[in-house]
Order: sequence, then C-alpha cells, then structure tokens
Amino acid sequence: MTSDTTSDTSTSEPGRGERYAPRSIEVAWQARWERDDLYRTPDHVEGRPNRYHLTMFPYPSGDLHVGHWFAMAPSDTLARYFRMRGHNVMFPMGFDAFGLPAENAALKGGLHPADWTRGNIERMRGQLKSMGATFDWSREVNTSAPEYYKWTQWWFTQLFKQGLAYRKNALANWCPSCNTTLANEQVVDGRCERCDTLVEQRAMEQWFFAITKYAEELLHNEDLDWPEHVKTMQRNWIGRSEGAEAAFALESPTAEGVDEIRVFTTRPDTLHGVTFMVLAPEHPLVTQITTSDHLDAVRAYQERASHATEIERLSTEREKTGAFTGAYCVNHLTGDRVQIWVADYVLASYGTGAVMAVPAHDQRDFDFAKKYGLPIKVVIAPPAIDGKPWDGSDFAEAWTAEGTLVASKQFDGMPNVGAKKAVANYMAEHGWGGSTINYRLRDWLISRQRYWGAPIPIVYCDDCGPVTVPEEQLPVELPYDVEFVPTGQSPLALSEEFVHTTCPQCGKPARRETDTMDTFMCSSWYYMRYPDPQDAEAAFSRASADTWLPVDQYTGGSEHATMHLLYARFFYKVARDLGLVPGDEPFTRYFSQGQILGPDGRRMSKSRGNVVAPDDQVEKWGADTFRAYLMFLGPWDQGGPYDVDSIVGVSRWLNRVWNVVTDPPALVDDAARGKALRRSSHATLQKVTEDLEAKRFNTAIAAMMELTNDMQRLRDEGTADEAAWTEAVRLLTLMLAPPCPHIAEELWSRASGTYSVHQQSWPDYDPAAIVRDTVDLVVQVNGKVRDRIEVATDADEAAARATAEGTPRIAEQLAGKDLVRVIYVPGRLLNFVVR
RNA sequence: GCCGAAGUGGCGGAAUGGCAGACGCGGUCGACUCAAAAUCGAUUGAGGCAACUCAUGUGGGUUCGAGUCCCACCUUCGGUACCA
Repeated sequence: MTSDTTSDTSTSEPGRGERYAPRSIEVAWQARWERDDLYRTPDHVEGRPNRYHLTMFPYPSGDLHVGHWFAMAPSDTLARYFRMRGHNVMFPMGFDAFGLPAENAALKGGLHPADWTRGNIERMRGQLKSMGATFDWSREVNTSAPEYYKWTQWWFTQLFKQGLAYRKNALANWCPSCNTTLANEQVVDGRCERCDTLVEQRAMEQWFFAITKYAEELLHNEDLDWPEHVKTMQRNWIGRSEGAEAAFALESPTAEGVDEIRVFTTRPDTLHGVTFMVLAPEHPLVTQITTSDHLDAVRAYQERASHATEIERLSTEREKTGAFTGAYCVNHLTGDRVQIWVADYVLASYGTGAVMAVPAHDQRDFDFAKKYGLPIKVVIAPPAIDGKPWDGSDFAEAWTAEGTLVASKQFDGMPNVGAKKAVANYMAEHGWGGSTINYRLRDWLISRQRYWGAPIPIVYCDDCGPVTVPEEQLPVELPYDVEFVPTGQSPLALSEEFVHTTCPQCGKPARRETDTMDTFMCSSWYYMRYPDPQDAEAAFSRASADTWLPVDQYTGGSEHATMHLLYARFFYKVARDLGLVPGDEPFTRYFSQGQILGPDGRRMSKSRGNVVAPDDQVEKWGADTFRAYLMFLGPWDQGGPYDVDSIVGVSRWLNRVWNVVTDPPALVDDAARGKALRRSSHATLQKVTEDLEAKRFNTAIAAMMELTNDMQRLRDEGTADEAAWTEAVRLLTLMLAPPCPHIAEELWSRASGTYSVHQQSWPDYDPAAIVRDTVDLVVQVNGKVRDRIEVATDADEAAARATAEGTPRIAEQLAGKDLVRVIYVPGRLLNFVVR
C-alpha cells in the first residue's frame, strides 16, 4: 500500500489486473491523513481566506445512522471542494450530548446517563472517522462536558443580566402516576407512554427567555442566503399581525380588583359587532369571574380541555365547544352587555388569551354562535350585487370579505379596511386600547424538570430573591450520584448536597434552582465555540469570533427550519448586543437537506425493521461507494429511500474508474479522437463544478459516470490519444477527490507519485474545448416534433429554415398549409406554426 | 387544522417554458465460462406492421410550445414550541 510510504516517490507500477480493494485503501489513507494532521485547521494560513463550513452536530444516541452520513458526506464533499478552491476551510464536529434519551436509557437499562453518553460518543466518533471526512477533531465540542456547559450557564447569566430571562407560571404535561413531567413526545393520545395514565396539565414556575423582544429583527431575514421556504416558515412562525388591543369592562369587577378583559383583534373594524367574549380555559380570570351556578360546568370544561393537544384545539374542522361563565362584560363602543364564555379554541399563550367574538364576520365565531344560540350582529354590509344593495337578511355563513360599516354609529358608511385604523384610534383616545402588533411567536420556555441537562445557574435567597451564580463559581456541576426514580421533582431536588448552598450576594443559606436547561440552549451557541474550543477564560474570544464567524455554510435537516435555527439567530443577536461577535446573523448561507428513508420509503426505525446500518454498508462497499451513493440517490434537499440494491451501480462505477485508470488503452497520437475526449472531460468538469457550487451532487456524480463510460469505450476500442487521455485521467481524479477522497488519493498517488490530491487546486475547464461546430436542431410543426436536422452552431434563422424545409418529412407537413409564424430558438429548435 | 415541501417508466431519479425519461437499479437477449459469479455489449415508458398516437397525481387555464407558469383539488412527507 502506497500510503505506508513516507516519501513522495510511491511510483509503484500500475498493476494490470489488480482489483479495486476499497477497504484496504481507505483504512490506510485515513491513517496517513490522521498521522499527517491533514485536516487540522489553523486559524490563519497565508494566502488562503478562511471559510467556516458547519453541519449540524449529532445527538449521541448510540450508533451512527445512515441519516448522519446523508447529512455529513455531502457537507464534507463541499468542504473539500472549497479547500481545493483555495480556502482555509474549518469543518468541525461535536456532540449535542444532553437530552431525554440518556435518561430513558438510565431508567430502562440502569446505566448512568453520563456513562451511557460517554460510551456512545466514543463509538460514534470512531464511526464518524470511517467516513474519511475532513473533520478537525482537535476542535471537538461535547455539550455535556463541564468545560462546555459552564459557558451555557454563563449564557443564562448574560441573558438574565440583559433582562431577557424571567420566571412565570407555565403549564407542563404531568403524569400523576409516574409523578413526573413528560415531554410532548412521551404523551401518546393524551396518555403517558410508560403507564398509559391520562396526562394532565400542571402549572409551575418556569424560566423563559424573551425571544419576542427580537421578533421584529428575526422577521427580517430577506438578506440571508437561505432557501426561500425556510425563510417563509420562519416568518410565518413569528407570525406578525397588525391589529388592536381592546378593553371590555367587566360588569362585576373581581375580588382581586380586575375590572376589564383585554383582547387582541386584527379586526377592530368589527368591534361594534361583538356579541360575546371567549376566554381560554386556562385564563387566570376564569375562576375569578365564573358565577357559582356555572362553576361546576366550567370546571368540568377546563378539566376536559386540559387533555386536548394544542393541535386538536386549533383544528378548524373539530366541532367548537365551550361553557358559559355566567359573567358579562360591556362593550365600551356600544354599551352592549355580552356573555363571557370559555372555549378551548382560544389559547392562553397567544395574544392576551381572550378573544372578542364577532360571529357575523368570523367563521369560527359564527359556528360557535349558531351552536350555542348566541346573537349575530352584522356591522359590515357586503357590497351591492348587480346594483342591488345587501337587503339586511341573515347570513348563511360569516361575511369575512370587504364591505361597508353599518350599525357602527359614527363609523357607518366607512369602507371596513379604512375603519380599522379609525376605530383603533377612537379606542386609544378613550383609553380603551388602540393599535398594536401581535406576534404568534412565544417566549422561549427553557426550564426542564430533568437531570441530564445543564443546571440553571440560579440560587434562591429569602432576602435577595433569585440570584445568578457568579462566573467564577461556574460551572454549577451536575452531581453524579442521583436518584432517578420519579418523585414529582427534578432529580436534582433530591440531592441535598446540590440544593443547599449559600447566597452569592449575602452569604445566607439558600437553595439552588433544580431545573435544568432546554438542550436547544446548548445548540444555540455551539458554532461560536468551535473557533475557540479550549478557552477556559471565556465562552470564546472576540478574536476567534472575528477570525471565523459568521458561519459561511451551514447544512442540516429541514426539521430544524424553525426552532433550532430561530433560537440560534436569537442567541447570535444577543451576542452581538453584548459586543461578542461580528455582524447580525450566525449563518450567512444555509442549506436544508432532506431525510433519508428506509428501503420501504418510510422513516427508518427499529420498530419498523427497516434500519440500514452504515457500518455494514462501509464494510460491504467501502466508504467512497457509500458516500457517492448517498449523493447519487437523489437531490440532496429532498432525501429519499435508501435502496440496498441500487448502491451496486455506484460500486460498479468506481470499479470502472479504477480499471480505466490503472489499465488504460494503448496511448497513441490521435488528434481527432483526442478532441472528442477533451470535449467530454472539459464538459464534465464544467458540469461538476456548477453542480458542486449548487449542491446538486446527484447530477455531478452522473456526469462523472458519463465521462467514465466514454473512457471505457476508448479502452474497449484499444487506443486513445495520449495527451487527451492523460488529461482526462487527471481531471477525473481531481473531480473525484471531494466526493470519493480515498480512491482519488490512491489513483492520484499512482499516476503522479505525489501526495496529496487533497492539497491540489480545483482545475479550470477550457471553454474552447467544449465548443461544437454543429448542433442538432429539433424541427416542430405546430409544436410537435417532426424531424431533427444538423446545422452549424451559429446558423441564423434563414439557414436553419432552408435546411428544415428541404427535408422530405417537413416538406410533406408544410405542403398545402398556410405558414402563420416561425419560431427559432438557436441551438434548440425551429417551430413552424401552420393553419 | 395551520405553516413548508414533494408527486415523472417496474424502482431511485434527469430535464435555463423548447427532443420527457440523462445517470443508475431491475428486466430481456448476447459474449466470455463445463457452469455460475464477476465483467463486457445490445435492448428496455405504453399502444401500433408503420405513419403515428398516448403518457410527468387530478381537473381547468395561459402559451407557437407546459413536467416546468397560473387557479382549484387529491395524496404523501417535515414542523407545530418538552425528541433532537
């Protein structure tokens, strides 16, 4: 094996008939690259601009999955391509190591989450290395290591100091039998996945980040070089809507002194048509205003609503339900006294948790009013039809389109669109509300009642309140010896040693916060750590941020389009406001790859028995074949089924490449065939270059296959032009280097005797080599293909027409017809439109 | 439900509004072989002797020309705030 030689003189004679043996080549070259530290990325290399490529780091679930390869192999190909284009590319890797599965494993298998996670990381690091990727392992991060989560905790303290962290009551899924909170994933059909008990919603004090303070800035993503659909999803997720807040007076103020209900509406123009109010079942006012004769019904309704998921509650197809509270409020504009209901289609987390109902002009309200016999008051008259104005008759459904205000006092006769502002202004003048903007985006709940996460660095002191742990006392370390049996509290609450501490401000005895942080926090800043992974003094230095940030190319699963990517953008903006990073956005370019499916076209899972193990594929076919097949099977942004039978096609291709290069035809001087080969190799280079830039790996591989087939044909013919052949071999090897790094290195080494192909420059194609003298032109009559003709590449319309009309088939088609039009697209087609 | 994406041969897929099916899998036939595997070659959307016709989820539309653009719908996939 050439990789074992230490010199650059590995000019072993190409062994005729020597078979392509991928595994031995791959293992040897990987060892050589590692020994030579080929992929360690220095912060600066003379003459090479820095470029930061990043693929989302994996959760260490146990074994590397085909999905990981599908995400990382093309990313690595891109990183390698840009290295050949002259960049100093950093392509780091790490592990998103906190999370629920480790705790599940602990409960099931009795292994400690820390040990389970450590073992998985070690196994997966080895599996990742078998990909032959350019990961710089000297920069590896592990979010569950105290050296890392110390700084995740530091982030919390920074957000706290910026006034972006606050505590408030929030609901969590609660299993009364297991005595524990449940993740949404652990709730199946409203029941606990472990014990099948009906899940409840339980309120508890939890920490939030005020991401909504950045809503407006996060909305502005138009300059990002991201897929449009991802930017659209983010904008819709943030969900800005313009409207008004409106206060309604409670007929009887509550014992606590609350005398109004505030609602958000996008339709202030319909305020005069309010005929009832609806509160979310969880709205704090509900228990205060409900009259004694309605209490039982409302309580029963709240209980029922607590079992419904948000998706169910928001479904517009589901029949609306609700309960009357017995209380009334008064519409300031009209003096109308209206009933106050509770209904689960109103969510406590959106707007103010209360809505005004205008059944005449909102379909949900209309259905609700019909069902419960509530009044319907028309305040927007539909436009006249055929000169006949609306006759005042009842609606069969809500009128949600434009119209003119009626029954709205001084606003009568106004077009409703203009009335929005007018009514809102009138409300503002009287102190009843006014124009406002509402976002669908909610503040980020980061508290988790779990063990395997970074502890929230807060101490509760009777005198000082919640106090952040000072930086010099970080990290607040996770105690190892903890009881995992669910007790109704976070496992950390059971550790006396952990809980009892002293207040960092006054020194008195105090208690630690026992919740841990959402793992999305760890992944919101990991890309800032790679530039400075060993820093013990800071999360990262400003200098390292200026050297590497923002990330030039981020790639990851489309499932992260909203949450992770929005949280990461939020953190970056906070970091900017703290003066820590350059620019406003963390990821200049982003590409979302699709999902790889099982051979049956469904998501791979153990229970379906359709999991393909990457280690087996590497063992059977080799890493290069496996990498290339993942790139070949379809467009990267779409994913698709992994077909265990089709990979053989890619294996055959690399074998053909091997045979063609190591056992060439007799090389002669043959200018004519040399020109054709040269056209083929340079056209391929152009295609592959364009495809790699656009991340179209499937068609890039297909183009290389076509070039290989051309070379195979010459090999079968027995001779090839020496200069063109040598050049074709060189170009093919260089083009193979990004997607198939091992075979490229081996063939390069054999052909040139030098090392390494991965330190070569990407070649430029010669446009002159690609030009043809003649082109095939399609000839259509009335848009249907009737013939094909060969014309000079630069033929004008008259010349093309003359040739076409001279062919018997076209002459026959045109005979006796009136020529209406001729359309000529040079190099493509000629279309005769006849009658 | 809402937001986003995708539907093309037996299968994965290709196609700046311009020859639908590149490339590959599978199939069929052939070469090599005692035989098989591997490899190589030919062929392969459907119908038709052919001219030609039909064909890109469904139904409409725009255009000389539509897989591609527009409208309506159907199906599948991703996300839906505690899976990561």
